[in-house]
Amino acid sequence: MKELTIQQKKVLQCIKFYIKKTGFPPTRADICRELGFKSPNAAESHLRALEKKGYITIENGASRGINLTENTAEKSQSIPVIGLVAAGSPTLADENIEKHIPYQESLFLSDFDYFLRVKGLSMKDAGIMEDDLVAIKKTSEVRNGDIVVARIDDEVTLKYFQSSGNQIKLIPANDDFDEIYINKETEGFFIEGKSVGLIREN
Amino acid sequence: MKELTIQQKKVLQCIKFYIKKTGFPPTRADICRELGFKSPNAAESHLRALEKKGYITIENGASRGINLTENTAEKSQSIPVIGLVAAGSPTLADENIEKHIPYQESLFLSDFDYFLRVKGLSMKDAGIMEDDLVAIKKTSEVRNGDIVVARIDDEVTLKYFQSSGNQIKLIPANDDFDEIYINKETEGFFIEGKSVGLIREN
DNA sequence: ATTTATACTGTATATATATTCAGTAAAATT
DNA sequence: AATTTTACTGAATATATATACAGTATAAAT
Repeated sequence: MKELTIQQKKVLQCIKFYIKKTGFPPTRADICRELGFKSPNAAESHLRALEKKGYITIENGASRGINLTENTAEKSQSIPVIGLVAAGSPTLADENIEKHIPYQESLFLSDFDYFLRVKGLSMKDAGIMEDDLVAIKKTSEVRNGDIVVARIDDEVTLKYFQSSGNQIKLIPANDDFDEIYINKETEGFFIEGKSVGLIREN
Repeated sequence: MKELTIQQKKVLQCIKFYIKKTGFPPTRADICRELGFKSPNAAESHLRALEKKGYITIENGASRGINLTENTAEKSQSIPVIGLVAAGSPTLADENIEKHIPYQESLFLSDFDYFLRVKGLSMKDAGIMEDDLVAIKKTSEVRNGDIVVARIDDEVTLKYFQSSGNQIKLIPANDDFDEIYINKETEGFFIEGKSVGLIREN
C-alpha cells in the first residue's frame, strides 16, 4: 500500500476518530471543522487521494459515504501474530506476520505489542504448549523469573530469565532441554521482550 | 428496555445490516428502499419510536445521524468469567460470575459461552495452569480426548474425557491426581461443556 | 524542463436528506 | 368510549452535503 503524507494521515485519523466518536463517517465540512480547513475542497481532495491510495472507498453521491478499507480498519485495532521460526527474529515486518487478531482492551493485565506463535515444547512445564499464542510486550527491562523472548544471533527462544551479575541464565521449563548460559555483553544477544499473557485457540 | 414491535425490530435489523454492509448508517430513503416503504415518513416515525424506546439515538439535522445505543450495538457483548468452585456448578447465575470480558469474534476457532477460572493443577501437563481462563462451549456432545467440564453432584472438574460403552473415564493431566471412573447413567453426573480455548492473563 | 502530486482558499450548485404537515386506518391502551 | 400507539401514503421544503470549477503555490517525480 502506498505511503501517506502527513496531512493525509491526519485526515485518515480524523475519519477514524469521527466514526469512533459519532458512529458514522464525517462530511467534508466536518473534516474541515476538525482540522481547521476553510474550504470543503481541501477535505475533498484529501479524500480522493486516500481513495486513490486504497485506504478508503467513497460511495459517490451518498452523504457520509466514506468507508475504511479492510486493511485500514483492521490495522488500527488489531494485534499481529508472529511466527517463532528457529532462525530469524520476530520483527513486525510484513513477511513475518501470520495474521491479525482483533484488538481488545484489557484482554491481559498488561498491554502488549504482538503475539508469538510457539514452536516446540521447551516451556511445557510453564503451561506453554506448541502453537500457543504468547502475548509479548516489547521491552528490555525484565526481571528474574520473567518469561522472555531472547535472541542469540538469529536464534529466537522463549525461556525463563535469571541474571546474577554479568551472567545470564535462560532456563527452559522442560527437563529434556538444557539451560543456556550467556554473558550480558555477548555480541548478538538481545532481550526482545517478555511474556504478559497467553492464548490457546483450541 | 421497552419491547419492540415486529416492524420496529425489522427497522432496527435493517439499520444494523446497512451499517455492517456499507460502513455508515442508512438514510430514511435507504430504509424505505430496503423494507418497501413508499414514504420517508414511514422510516422517520419508526426511527423516532426506536429513539423513544432507547434503542438508537438520532443526531438532529445531520444526515445518516443514526447511532446504535450501547445495548443495541453488538460490539458491546461480553463473555462472563465463572469461578470453578469445588462445590457448586458453573452456571450463568450472577453470584458465580467473576467479571465480564468484552466479546470478540474469532478469538478462538470455535464459538464459546463462558470462561472458567481454573483452580488447582490437575490439568498441568495439558498446559492448563492455576488461574487460567478456559473458554467453555456449553454442549454435551463431546468426543474422546476432549477436555470437558464434568459435574458429579456438586463437584465440578476439568478433565480429559474418555468413554467406552457405558463406562466413562475422566483423566487428569497430572500424575499426582487419580482418574475418575463413572457410569453414564450415574445420577448427578453431567457434562457441562468442553474446552475450546484458553487465556492466561499474565 | 515539464508534468504530476500535494495542499490549500473561495464560490457555486445540483441533489441528497431530514423533517414537517396533512391524511387514512387499524390495533392497543386507558 | 376516548385516547394513544402503530403503521403507513403523499407532498412539500429548508438545509445538509457532495462535488465541480477557478485559482494560487510548493514539492516531488519523470
